[in-house]
Amino acid sequence: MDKKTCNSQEVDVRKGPWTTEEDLILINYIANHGEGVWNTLARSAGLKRTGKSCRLRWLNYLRPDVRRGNITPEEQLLIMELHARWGNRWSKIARHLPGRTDNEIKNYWRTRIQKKIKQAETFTNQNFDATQNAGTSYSSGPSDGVQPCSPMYMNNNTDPMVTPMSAESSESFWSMSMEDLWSSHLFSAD
DNA sequence: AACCATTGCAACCGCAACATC
DNA sequence: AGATGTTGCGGTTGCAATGGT
Repeated sequence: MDKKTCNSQEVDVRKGPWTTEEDLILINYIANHGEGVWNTLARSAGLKRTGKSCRLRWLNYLRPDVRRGNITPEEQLLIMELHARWGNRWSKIARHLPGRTDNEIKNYWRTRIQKKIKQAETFTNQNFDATQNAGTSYSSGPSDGVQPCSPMYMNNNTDPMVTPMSAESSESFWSMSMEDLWSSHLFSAD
């Protein structure tokens, strides 16, 4: 049991994955009262979570306008462009991709794009003289001056790393499960 | 069928900025 | 003006799912 028991009312704080029940409580509460001060919200809703955790859950997962499913090639391109411009300003980048969260974009970048860039870098280094390529390498840092048309990005353009084939299935799964949650919230909320 | 390695994602943590008292 | 609380952000971790041997 990972609970933090302080002297008084500071009872157990739940951590780890959210249950469907907790999701419903949060959805219901926000539907009825709106978003407010998250710490207060967590307490008032009867959730044994920190305000921080509630906020994160809501923003990244429960919000009705959150879009799930595979990143489209267009979105991927946009992410790469904006990352080249702003670096790891994930929330800023996310604002330009409606329905996407900073966390999702960050994960996507780290798990897919960054890996591909590394592979491309290795490939580049193997095929070109290192001195020729000094300065064009992405790993020189995502500074503001990095252009989106650098060799790395060109390589990514021609080699889409996202297979769009499974997008539909995962998206439909998402909309189904979220529909369940939201419909059950509509039943219980008035 | 069982085991191990890899991948992808949800969630946590720490910090800085901002707001309020 | 300083203290305290809250929010937002970016980095990191843990773990379930998946694939390979």
